[in-house]
Amino acid sequence: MDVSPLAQRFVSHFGEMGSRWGINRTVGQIYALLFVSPRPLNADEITAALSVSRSNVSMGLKELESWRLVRLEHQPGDRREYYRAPEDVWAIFRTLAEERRKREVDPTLTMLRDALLEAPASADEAHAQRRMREMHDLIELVTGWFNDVQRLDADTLKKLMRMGTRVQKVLEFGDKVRALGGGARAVKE
Amino acid sequence: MDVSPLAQRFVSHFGEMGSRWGINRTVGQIYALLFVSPRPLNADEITAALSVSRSNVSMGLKELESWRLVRLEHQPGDRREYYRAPEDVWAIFRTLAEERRKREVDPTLTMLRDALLEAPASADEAHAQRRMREMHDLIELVTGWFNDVQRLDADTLKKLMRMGTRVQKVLEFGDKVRALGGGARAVKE
DNA sequence: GTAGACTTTCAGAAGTTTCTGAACTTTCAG
DNA sequence: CTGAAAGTTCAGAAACTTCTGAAAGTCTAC
Repeated sequence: MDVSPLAQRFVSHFGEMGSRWGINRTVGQIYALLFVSPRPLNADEITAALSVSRSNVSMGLKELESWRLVRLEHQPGDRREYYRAPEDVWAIFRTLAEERRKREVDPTLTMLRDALLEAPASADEAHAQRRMREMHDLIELVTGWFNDVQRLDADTLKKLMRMGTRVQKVLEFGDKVRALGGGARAVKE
Repeated sequence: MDVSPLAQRFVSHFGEMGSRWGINRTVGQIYALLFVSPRPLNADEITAALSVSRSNVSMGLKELESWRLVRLEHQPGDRREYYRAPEDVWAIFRTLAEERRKREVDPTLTMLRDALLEAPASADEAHAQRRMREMHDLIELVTGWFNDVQRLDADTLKKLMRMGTRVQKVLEFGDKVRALGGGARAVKE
């Protein structure tokens, strides 16, 4: 299994960044490899391309499956399992955001909500609760925005991409949608 | 140094979540403790509250300073250094988002831009480059939105908070601002 | 039903990160 | 100046994570 120099750099970078993103080196590399690969790969091809152990690849693929970042396929007349990264980068982003929210944000929101239900036992606890409420409300606001952005469909997204990135322009876009008689919705439910 | 049971749970939770967020247990706990504390704390108080070594606290505070998540203060007639977490949760969120972008996103954008400048040496490289461009464009779009959201000032934010969280409502908000003769800007530069 | 191709599991080795205690530096009151 | 209080650094211990090779498990074509 040979990997082109360009793909190799991409794969190495994902390996190195992995630890900063909370995934391990091998998992990052497997994902990067599948992402740029023009066809699905089986575990042995990945093993050869990355020079890591077969078992390590098996565990890495399991982890990527749990994140729903790879899809399993079968080729006719071959019973090995082939993996590919979904094509649609926007869908990938949504999956990633959703999984991270589940793992990194939701437990904290639950903890904060529980803590806010209790009657404060002292002035210090009352102060702590006020701070926790501020944090809680901000997290809810930001995750709410994220939820909404996630719901944008691919078409709307493409328009936004053509348009540039400024929020100001997103606001103008809201006008346009409404002017075209589309109601008040730029968000697809 | 005694910590109320409520604050204790908050502190423990931040310690446990720390690893998922890419900070270590002690750093998470120190930050949580300062966040709910009604007054700034010195390193010895933190050491006592968390039952960790003095040197660990010193290193943790250094790390929080590098993230710009704590502020150093002095009390008159006391030469110890007192730390506090900034009050404004929105400012905290911005700091955090900016630092994470610098560490977790910018290096990848740079790598992608470099890779996209090269002439593809094969059909597979051309495919890899197309994939990288999709990733690059999406990251630029999303970080661009983030940048803009970050620029919202505290007042605008409060209004948005009162208003709820739907993007749809943010779009309507764009109208309102303009109807009030404020030009096309809901974003403070 | 079984041989062999493919995949998973797992104990421990290797590698990495975190934490501590002791030594060191800095600061400032007297 | 001096010395005690405050803060930092760092080498190695402890804890944790990742990775491997060997063994076990599963599936399917014959």
